[in-house]
Amino acid sequence: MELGKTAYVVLGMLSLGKRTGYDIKSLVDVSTRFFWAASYGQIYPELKRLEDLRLVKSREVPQGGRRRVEYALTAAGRKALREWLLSDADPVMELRHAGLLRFFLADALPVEQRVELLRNLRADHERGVEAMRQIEPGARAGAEKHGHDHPLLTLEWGIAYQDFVINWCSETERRIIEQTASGQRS
Amino acid sequence: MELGKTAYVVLGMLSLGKRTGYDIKSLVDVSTRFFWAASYGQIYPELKRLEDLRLVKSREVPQGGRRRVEYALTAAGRKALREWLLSDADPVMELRHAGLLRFFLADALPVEQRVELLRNLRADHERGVEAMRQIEPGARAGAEKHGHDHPLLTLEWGIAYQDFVINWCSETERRIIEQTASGQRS
DNA sequence: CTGATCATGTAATTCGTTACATGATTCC
DNA sequence: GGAATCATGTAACGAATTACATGATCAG
Repeated sequence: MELGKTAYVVLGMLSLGKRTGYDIKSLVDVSTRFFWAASYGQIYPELKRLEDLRLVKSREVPQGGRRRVEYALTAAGRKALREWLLSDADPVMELRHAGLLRFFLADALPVEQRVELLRNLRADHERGVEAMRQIEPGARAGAEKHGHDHPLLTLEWGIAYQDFVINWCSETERRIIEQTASGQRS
Repeated sequence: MELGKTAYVVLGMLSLGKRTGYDIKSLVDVSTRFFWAASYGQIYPELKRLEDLRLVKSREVPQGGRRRVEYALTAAGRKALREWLLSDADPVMELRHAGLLRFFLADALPVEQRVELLRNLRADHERGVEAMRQIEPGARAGAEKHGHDHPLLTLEWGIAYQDFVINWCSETERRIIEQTASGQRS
């Protein structure tokens, strides 16, 4: 793979019918953000790089006096996307979770505070699932109108993931409290 | 927060009794790696920075003719770690998952290939859970010998997470196939 | 008319990985 | 003797965020 993942995010969003850098960023923020983020600082330069590679082509389509650049996939771009989808390139699955890192290191704290950490962790994920549920109707509409099932399926993955962590927190809190009650540790 | 997360990884590993940069890296690789990685390129410079801040102190303890530097937390270091554990600093919970990104963008592919993507995804996580299960005995021993329960608890989180994804893949594969059988899409 | 949204971009900085360089010790 | 492991670091590079800068349009 010579193209970065961000390139495929951009290519992919264009394949879903998005047109401007702004559009792409907006869609990323309510979809792939949960498992692959991208900022303007990546998207705009990436669009130019992809155009140099002839994987996309741009067209200036001002809206009134406002500058506006629409992008579209070229045949080569569509091919590059398809090939990446089918390739078995490195399975990047990084998780960066400060809450878990905290919990990992929390042995030094007294039980009450360790339990508090778990409650905070659960609260974070409850906020997370709430945010995703708000997006859900939009994704469902997209699935029904344009036949794009996968954005909805991955959103459901996200919701199920948050639920998993929420349940794990509750469960673990219970275990820690029980263990303490039976007189094991501070 | 003025210290990066990596600083707390280092501080935390020292609090668990690790001593050299090499030790820290080895432990990271079988523990926090799954939700917070760190490389030599971060660890060694970080140790020096932390010493400048007087959060750790170093001592040269050669082993034979081999150079070796042991680090230990200072009182200030212990305090900084404890404060961070209890702070409600930004809840970083990023996920970077190339497999999910692929799946998100896979609407353009025919069903068989979309199902293949899911199978690959499941295989990745099966490898992941396998790697974690190999580490489990060590973590369990650490819990029993040193009273460090949290490394084991977070490892169990990891295993449960992998299982969650594996089950989701199976479930989703079934749904996609059923939907196709009932004649919805290609 | 004002605030939200649409729209495009750059520069500085931070963060992190990878590759390299070096060498001793330990286990088989 | 040779491979694996212990051990310490740096340099170059790449990836990504944040802040900044600018300005038009649209909805109320």
